[in-house]
Amino acid sequence: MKRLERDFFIQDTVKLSKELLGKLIVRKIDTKSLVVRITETEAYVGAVDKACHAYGYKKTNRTKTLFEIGGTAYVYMIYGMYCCLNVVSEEKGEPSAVLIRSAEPVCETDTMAENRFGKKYSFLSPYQKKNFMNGPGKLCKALLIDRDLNEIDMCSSDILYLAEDNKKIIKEIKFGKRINIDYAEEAADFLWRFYYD
DNA sequence: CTGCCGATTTAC
DNA sequence: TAAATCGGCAGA
Repeated sequence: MKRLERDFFIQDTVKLSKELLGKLIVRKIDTKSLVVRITETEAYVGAVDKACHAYGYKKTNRTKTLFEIGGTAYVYMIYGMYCCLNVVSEEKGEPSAVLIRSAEPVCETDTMAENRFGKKYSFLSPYQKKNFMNGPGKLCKALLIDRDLNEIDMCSSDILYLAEDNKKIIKEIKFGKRINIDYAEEAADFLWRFYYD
């Protein structure tokens, strides 16, 4: 499994959002490697995007991670109870990132099911399987990703990184408006959400 | 220090 | 359709 290197992340954020589709997230816990395939992403660009936490280069204790070099993990808590995983993009000083909105399990599926529902995958209801990792909060819960992993460098970390998937072929990338950012005025209409079936 | 609000999920 | 739940942020 070939790890994604620095130069892959130092590029235009919207372009990176599309290229991250089909890539693998590797999360090592103890001796286990949880692996999932990215199926949905969203781009957030601080320079021009009112939906981005670092809009207008706003730098606070939370958003400082977005200013890091591409390949850094940006993990933040939302609604007081869920975490979201982002991949920081572009050069250091340019606050932008790609939100990982959903994924599909590749291996260690039982471990992820335990993390989410406290039972093995085969015991889940059809509804639970269908909606297993189709949301940023669900994804983080299944992979045990919390704010302790914020600011980790995924180009050098052994517990959280991204990798190539040579088998996966995506026929068609679909796109649309980003989810739950109605407050972001004109940016709410940016077509910066990408996914495939 | 106070008060509001959110890149969500789940249950009713 | 609404509750859960709390850190981040702005304004006083």
